[in-house]
Amino acid sequence: MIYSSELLKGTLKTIVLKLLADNKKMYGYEITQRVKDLTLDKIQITEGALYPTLHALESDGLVTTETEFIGKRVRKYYSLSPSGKTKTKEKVSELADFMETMKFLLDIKTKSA
Amino acid sequence: MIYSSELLKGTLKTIVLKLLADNKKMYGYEITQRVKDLTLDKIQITEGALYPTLHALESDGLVTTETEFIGKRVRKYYSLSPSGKTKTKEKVSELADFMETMKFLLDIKTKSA
DNA sequence: GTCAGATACATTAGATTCTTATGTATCTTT
DNA sequence: AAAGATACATAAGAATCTAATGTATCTGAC
Repeated sequence: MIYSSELLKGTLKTIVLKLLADNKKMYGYEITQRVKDLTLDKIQITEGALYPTLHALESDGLVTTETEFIGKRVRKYYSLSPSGKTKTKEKVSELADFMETMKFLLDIKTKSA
Repeated sequence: MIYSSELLKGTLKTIVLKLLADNKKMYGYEITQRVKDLTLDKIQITEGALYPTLHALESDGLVTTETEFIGKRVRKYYSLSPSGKTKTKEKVSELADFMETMKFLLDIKTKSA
């Protein structure tokens, strides 16, 4: 099962930031595969969504980039800047809060951890 | 604190359906106020988002409407159709599943109920 | 009695954020 | 040699929201 696409809206930026916070540096394609793996194919990030998001994070100063060559092929690594680290905490905690509110609204019972 | 607006995207339809499932019939303005109350002002549904959503639910056959007059003022009540009830269960459970996945992805610890 | 604020509907322009399609090029495996 | 994976990117269009605007009625305070 893949979630209906509108659910992902608004969460992509937060997912990317969190992955970068946990992994120091990652490149675009790697991010798509990591999310696919971690979510057992339930969340598939498309390239048309990811690359513009990464570029936006960069132009907002939240990430920095370094280019590497693997053979003749370019690979562009992204890392969090200091402001990106701060922003990540904000976004993750906002999303956590939002999900608590939604759970209450929708009367969803949490699986006991 | 009000959540950044992109978070609500994709969840509005589910919220509306769930409220109708719990309350038999509600009118638009009432829905905005109920959500505001239930979420302690954290989620504010704007009318520009709500009314088109309600109209879409209606044209999809998920809700039916009845108009009442309160004095001279119109009030339009919405109720779930049978297919709307089915759809509500689907959407709520999809959102619950999605939130579990996101919690795992973002490594968010659940508040112990 | 009048005026502000709440109630109640609705639409529209514009912003944001995605999907789908397309393009380019390289590497790997059969 | 060809298919599929790796790796970047952009662009048209869809979907879904915000903010603004419009209309009209009701209520409570002064």
